[in-house]
Amino acid sequence: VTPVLDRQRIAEAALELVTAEGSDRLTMARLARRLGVATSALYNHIGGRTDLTSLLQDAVMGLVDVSSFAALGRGETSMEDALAVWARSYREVFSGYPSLIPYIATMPISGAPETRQMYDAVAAGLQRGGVPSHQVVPVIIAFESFLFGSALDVHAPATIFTTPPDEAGATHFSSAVEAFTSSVTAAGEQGGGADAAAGARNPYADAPFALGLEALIRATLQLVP
Amino acid sequence: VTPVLDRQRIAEAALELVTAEGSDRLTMARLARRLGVATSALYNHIGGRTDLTSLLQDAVMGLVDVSSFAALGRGETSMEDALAVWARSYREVFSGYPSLIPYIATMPISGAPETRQMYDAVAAGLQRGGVPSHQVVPVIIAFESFLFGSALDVHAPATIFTTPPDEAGATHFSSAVEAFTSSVTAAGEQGGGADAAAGARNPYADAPFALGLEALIRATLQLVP
DNA sequence: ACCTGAACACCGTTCAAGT
DNA sequence: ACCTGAACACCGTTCAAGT
Repeated sequence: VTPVLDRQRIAEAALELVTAEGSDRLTMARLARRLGVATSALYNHIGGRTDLTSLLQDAVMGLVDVSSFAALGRGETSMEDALAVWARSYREVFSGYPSLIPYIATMPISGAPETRQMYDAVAAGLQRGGVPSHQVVPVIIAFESFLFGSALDVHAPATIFTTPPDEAGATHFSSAVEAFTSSVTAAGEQGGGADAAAGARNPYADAPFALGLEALIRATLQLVP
Repeated sequence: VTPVLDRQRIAEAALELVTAEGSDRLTMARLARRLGVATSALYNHIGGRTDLTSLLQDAVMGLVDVSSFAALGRGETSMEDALAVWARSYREVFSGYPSLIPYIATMPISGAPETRQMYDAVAAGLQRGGVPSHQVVPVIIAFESFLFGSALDVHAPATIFTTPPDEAGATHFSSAVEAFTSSVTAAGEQGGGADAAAGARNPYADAPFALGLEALIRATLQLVP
């Protein structure tokens, strides 16, 4: 008689399920089972799969660390450091939910409080840093585009680069791959310790991310007069 | 008696279907119908949906314009211009196939001749431009990450920004949005002509793309000693 | 108001049966 | 070798029926 279902509980269960079993196993039936309820009961509270995705998206966005911009507001850090902390957290969070990314990049902000809150924190930080107001949104979108792609790249298999070199017609790329991978393993070995390597995380994703992030931060700094 | 099906024909039909009806309507059943064949017949030539996606991905990658790197090889253009032409083409092509992007970013290159060919052209160009060999792959991946995200952003609805301002707690972002959108429409109007506006293309995606592309190109140029 | 259970139109994939 | 047709285990969504 007392209702057990509401949007809040559904969003929580969806986040749990997708965290535990992976983003592609989020299904109406599985979600309902986890909530101990019939599948059709979900439709009393959410509009459908799209609505569920947008609910989940906002929940995930709430995990992104924007505290560095508050610190910037208090004069405790620089804009470049604030951007770097935020961007790394953003990539880290969404690399855990790759299948959400196409939806996020294409979904309106209205009705997503956590998302709106994040954008506001970043916008405040850029404004305080001296970025001209008409450039604030383009900077955010440019960062986001890069961060989405980088989050996807975290899940790229390392075997992308360990292809057999006997395939013809890719001599320049092959030699570039070899130069890159050997530089990565060299840098990795210098720690000397045993390899933890829990998840199947692509070890070749970090250098490209650092390079692109640096590029975007420098460009942003050059926008302030 | 003469077989009508092979991987080549299937790839062509998939590209046609996805171009005509959108990337999310690519389905085994629909593809089979278009080929005038039973659904199960497809499994004689392709391994399944994943295999089909990788076939399609390579076909789409073949549409990307890498001719600028050949021109660079002939000394007819600069590395920055070659990168810009390639990047714009890349975004343009994949903005037509947004649902492919998560797969592309996460799929091995081996067995994808067009893809391998594109990487080789870009790698050759970067090497010729003087980028240190161990940096070539990171540069390519950083560009790609940004290009994937930018291609997704092209399909973001313009209504992302036209949200009602009565929602509380986003004052910085709201004012930034207003400054940006008014600067875009001002720049757009100065052409004066009638608006062609065929597809539902997001008009606010171009400025962020230009900004990020410029940032990445400058960073790449700074890598050459 | 909220939930159940049955139904519908779809998925991808497998497999015996034909030729 | 290659295709058909039926079958299977799933999707998301709708809707009458219950309480």
